[in-house]
Amino acid sequence: MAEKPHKYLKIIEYIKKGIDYKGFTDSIPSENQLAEKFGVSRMTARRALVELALEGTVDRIPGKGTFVRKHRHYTSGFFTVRPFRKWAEELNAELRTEVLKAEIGQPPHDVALKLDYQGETILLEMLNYLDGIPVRHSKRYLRADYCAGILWEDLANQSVHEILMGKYKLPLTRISQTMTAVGLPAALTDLFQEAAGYPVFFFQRIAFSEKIPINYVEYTMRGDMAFEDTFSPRLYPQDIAPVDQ
Amino acid sequence: MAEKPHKYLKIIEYIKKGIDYKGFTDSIPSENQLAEKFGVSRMTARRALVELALEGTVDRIPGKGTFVRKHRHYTSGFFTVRPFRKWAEELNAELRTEVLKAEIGQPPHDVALKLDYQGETILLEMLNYLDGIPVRHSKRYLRADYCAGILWEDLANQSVHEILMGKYKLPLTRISQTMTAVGLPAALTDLFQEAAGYPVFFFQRIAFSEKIPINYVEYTMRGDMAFEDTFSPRLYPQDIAPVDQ
DNA sequence: CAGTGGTCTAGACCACGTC
DNA sequence: ACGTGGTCTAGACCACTGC
Repeated sequence: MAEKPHKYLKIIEYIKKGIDYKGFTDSIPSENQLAEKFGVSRMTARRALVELALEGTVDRIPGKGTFVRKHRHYTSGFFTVRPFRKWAEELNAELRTEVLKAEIGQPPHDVALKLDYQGETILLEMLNYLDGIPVRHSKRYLRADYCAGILWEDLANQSVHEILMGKYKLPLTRISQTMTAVGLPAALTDLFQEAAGYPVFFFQRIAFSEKIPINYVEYTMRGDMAFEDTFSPRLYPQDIAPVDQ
Repeated sequence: MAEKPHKYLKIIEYIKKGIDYKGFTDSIPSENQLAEKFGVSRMTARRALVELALEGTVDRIPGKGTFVRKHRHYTSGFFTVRPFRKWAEELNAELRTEVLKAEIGQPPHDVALKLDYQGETILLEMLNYLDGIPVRHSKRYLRADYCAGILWEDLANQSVHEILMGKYKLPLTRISQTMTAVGLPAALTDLFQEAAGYPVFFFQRIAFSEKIPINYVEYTMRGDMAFEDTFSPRLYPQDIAPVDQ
């Protein structure tokens, strides 16, 4: 009846306990040290460390070593935010995008702060419909010095993300965002055709390209548009990857 | 001047093009076939397929093969849902948990359906406070045949998750959940001390242990509790792919 | 320079699904 | 019986950071 758990799992378990019980507070044994300690090949020890890095438990730095992440992500779940177009496809819904504003000018103070930038910005305001129902409103500020030409693009039929990636070679390397639930503000009641106070999601997102904040967006989205996700806390064999392209 | 990109990246590129140009519409060459075609070892071909599976581009099924995913996960972001206790720690807030109900009985019909189970369930109703403010209400049904003893545990000071994992050896292997934004229902106005209609998050979550659904929870959480996340859309310890050109 | 992680090889055994 | 993916071995070379 002897269990025969995989060796790399035993190593992962060992390291996690070492972290929890403060055995390792910063550095973690190297691949070679683990391989010797557990009597396994280096590839197997490596596998354990790679999985821990994928989980976010650990950081690996070539030439230096493997280190405990201070801000562990004890994720007990997550919700993915997909590009609107892909979402519409999954729901088999007809997507329409209306461009309400597309202009250049000085951004409000708070936006300038968030972008850490004093110059002019492109303001894009749009409304997305699914099957004729207004579902998401977005108000977006883009650094004009990077992509002013976006004003001449066909904004109704391509995502801003795609345009930035494709024509302006601005890959989004980091995203920082918050989400709250709020009541629909009075300014948007006409667009959504709902009463003020109707429950909606409110997102604020800053997107970075190579550490430079390029894009600040505020999304307001109907609260009855459910986010659904299924995932397994085991990562290697399958599932999930916060990747875009 | 010869470029020397990694071999597994070439294989990934090959497969992605095969998918885009409809060369592969369903099945993808096996590890052995790829290894031979590219003149690499099986481990290298495998690496390519594993990464594609991690990305969500492909599904791998032991004993069968590797297949193109129809439902590609074009993630443009995500929000993690952390255990409440960890969240409180990050916010440096004092956590208090009040147990409102802890009893055994027949579950409502819709819950029995979601758990795919006809027997008795444990009903746990709790309210979590952060710094004295009621922030999250939970109503949870657990299969009594797996963990009836949980009624005698100290529910106010341990998470249900921890108890299931620790004492009942029920690791949660999968989670399926939805999130919406709704107005606070009248039944909860007293607990939250807010008017009906106050914007809140509403979560419905089913947690599985080894493919058996054992836990159904409904969370209602104040909408002003922001979810924050920062992430970089690159996954495997290897940076940006030198996109086409 | 020795140590680290990143890639790669050419074998091996296993559990599983298909025929 | 055969092919598939999952795990594992005992070597190897490289690029990088530290001293």
